[in-house]
Amino acid sequence: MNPKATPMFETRASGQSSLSIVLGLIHEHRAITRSEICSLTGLSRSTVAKLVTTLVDLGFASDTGAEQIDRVGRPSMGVDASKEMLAISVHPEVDYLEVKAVAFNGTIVHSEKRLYDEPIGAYQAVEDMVQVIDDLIAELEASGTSYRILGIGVIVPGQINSSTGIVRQAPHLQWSEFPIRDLLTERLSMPVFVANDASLGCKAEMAYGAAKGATDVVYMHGTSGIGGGVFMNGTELKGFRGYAAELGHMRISSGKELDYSGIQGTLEALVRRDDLEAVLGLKNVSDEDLEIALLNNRTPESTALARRQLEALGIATANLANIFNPEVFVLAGFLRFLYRFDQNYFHRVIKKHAIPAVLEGMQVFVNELGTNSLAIGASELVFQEAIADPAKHVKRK
Amino acid sequence: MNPKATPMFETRASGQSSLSIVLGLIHEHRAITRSEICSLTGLSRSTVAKLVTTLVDLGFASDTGAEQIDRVGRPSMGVDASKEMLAISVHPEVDYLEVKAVAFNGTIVHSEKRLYDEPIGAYQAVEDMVQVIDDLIAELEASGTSYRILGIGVIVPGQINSSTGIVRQAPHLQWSEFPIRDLLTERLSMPVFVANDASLGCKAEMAYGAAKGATDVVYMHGTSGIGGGVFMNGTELKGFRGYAAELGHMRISSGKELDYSGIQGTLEALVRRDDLEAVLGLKNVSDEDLEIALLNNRTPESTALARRQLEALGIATANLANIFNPEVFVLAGFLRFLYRFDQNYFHRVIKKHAIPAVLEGMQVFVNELGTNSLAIGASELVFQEAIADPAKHVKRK
DNA sequence: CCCTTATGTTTCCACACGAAACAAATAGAA
DNA sequence: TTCTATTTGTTTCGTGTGGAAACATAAGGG
Repeated sequence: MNPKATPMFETRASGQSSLSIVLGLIHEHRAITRSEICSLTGLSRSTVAKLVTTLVDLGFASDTGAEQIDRVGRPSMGVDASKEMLAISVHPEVDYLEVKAVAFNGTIVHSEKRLYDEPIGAYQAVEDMVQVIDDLIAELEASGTSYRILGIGVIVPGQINSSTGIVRQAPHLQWSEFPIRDLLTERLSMPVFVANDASLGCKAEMAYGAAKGATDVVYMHGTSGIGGGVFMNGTELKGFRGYAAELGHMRISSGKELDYSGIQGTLEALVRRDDLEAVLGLKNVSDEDLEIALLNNRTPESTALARRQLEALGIATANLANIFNPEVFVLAGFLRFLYRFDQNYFHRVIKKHAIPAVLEGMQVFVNELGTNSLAIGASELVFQEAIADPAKHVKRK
Repeated sequence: MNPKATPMFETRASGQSSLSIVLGLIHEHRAITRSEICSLTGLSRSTVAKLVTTLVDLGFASDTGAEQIDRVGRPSMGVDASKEMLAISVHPEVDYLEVKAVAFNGTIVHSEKRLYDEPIGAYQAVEDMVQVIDDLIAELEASGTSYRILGIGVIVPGQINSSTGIVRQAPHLQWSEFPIRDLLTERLSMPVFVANDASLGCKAEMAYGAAKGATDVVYMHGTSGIGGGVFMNGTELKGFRGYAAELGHMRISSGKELDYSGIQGTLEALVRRDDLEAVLGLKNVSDEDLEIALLNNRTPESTALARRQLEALGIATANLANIFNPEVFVLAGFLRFLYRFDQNYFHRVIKKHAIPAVLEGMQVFVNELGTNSLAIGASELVFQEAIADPAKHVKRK
């Protein structure tokens, strides 16, 4: 029909090239031998040799000597993921801005936190990000180490349209309709990726944490509200415009409690961190302190509240189990210790509300990754892009 | 590590081969010209020529003469999808068994329905399927036409583990833990695929019906219970064991109404076809008759009930919108006319319970495909497999 | 010091796809 | 009619990706 129609498919490098697959393995394992690559990918030794050579030339990996192992046969040569290729994670929050530099081999090579007394506007936040990153670059230059920054990953506590890079709504930051990706790209002239915090937490837990190896994962993160991340069959659930996985707004009760968006009977309206604080006589405490208080000072009131919240969380989990049939369910943030408060009760609630088939083999875990979880998720955003097309990126700085 | 580990990736024909892509286009368009294939895929004319030739050799397509069009330039040659490559759909229901033969170009070349007075056991159903299919093959042989059966697609009203081909639970048929795929494969020595009815309805509506062209679709089908199908980013949501998208069991109310699985406050417990029949003084009527009665004989009681059901359906839809952010929402079965009873009210309920962002651009449709919808979905199961690896299938009978 | 085993290395080959040149088939203009 | 511009089919040749096979190398064990 239309002679100049845009092709619907990628045909040239159809699907993942072998180069991408091998680079992905190197990134995932941090250190791996050539022969492991052969057996994991099914590629021939000759092909692996060529691919590894080009990846070393591109600077993504470095050849190491032969591995020392007690086995018959010629020892296989090792390959290490580069510690000079970097991704920078940027995390604006209500009272701080955190910037970290993550190497391709997963190590955190730099970390910086700027605290704020009062909420900062979106444009000012961008200014601060640029300044912190420029300082970081200057520092790297000065240190004399060879490095290359592949891109920026921004962690936003709110709804993101990941394809346009616009922050739709970040209630706690009080940002809305803010085109953060384009602004940062322009100021920094680097690839910038933006994603929701829960989505990145889920990505990190799947890569290196509680959900390692799983492909079908539902993740719920309780901070003030409840955010969610869902990966099905290894790929993220994004939906039409990228707003999928708003799990906190799921309605599970006909009650009249309102959540932060003014919607009735939702999970977020029934499971509230500040209610837990209140029943324990606390206010604005850290997760660590709240956890200790909740688990150690059990009063009849706190137990009743925690039970009510656990029931709501259990119903939501059962719903999500019916809908997604996940392999792993990860609870993070304050849901982590709400779950630990009485996990047997939680499992009983799930069993009551889910159809038995979907619970077979389903596992519930709390998050394993600590403070660097989001930064690692954000770095994955950058690295996965580089892995998808390794040749696009230049040799080195 | 393990020297004989199975490769994690397909490297040889990594991703979709161009042959698959072209074959998919031919199947989707039924008739297409070589030059359209070029512009849709971005492949070169020389490559397309080669690919089409091999597909014609394999019997999937046939060359037609030049197209008659009023345009400058040499007219492009047409390619037709084969009408001799067949998929057979098999649909066991409570009171009938329906078998259809669908050609690769989408035409229904054969259709047969066997009625039952009383529910038939699972093993007897398999016997009947085999018999009907054997008769069909005999008939095809006798008619002297050249044909080739690529496989069988079984439509099951219940939970399926699509990877093992076991019917987990089909409450209306009263089947459970029934390995229908293996039994049929053994008896018929053909590839057999099994899927849930709602999933197939969704697949068909996406390919040729209300959701054509959409990639993020949620489909709800109301028969006695409520079944669901979800496609995100063009691929079906299956979950870990294949039981995902059990949308009817989503809990949306704290009420005590029980659904068919004995779970409280679920969508299926609140939106019931038999309640609609009862309020209209009907029993066991067809969808057509129930639709006419509901829409034309509006009484205060029927209006109140329909409103209550529409509210529940609207809340469920809003939940699903928050979770999936779909592009298209398709309502089928009795939900189709429940929606039509008062679609403005339905949309008001959705607006009340969903966050605004996810409703942007979301469209609600009723199913467009009629009686052949499930058969076409089942044929897609077979055809997509053949499209993924065209070379695996022999030339012809 | 062989033998076995597992790996790296090199050479050559198969396959998929594209670019370019040429041939063929149309509409419209001269 | 004849010529030109345009679009598509066809053929030839080149390129890039990956594999098979033969050979070289580095271990452990008798």
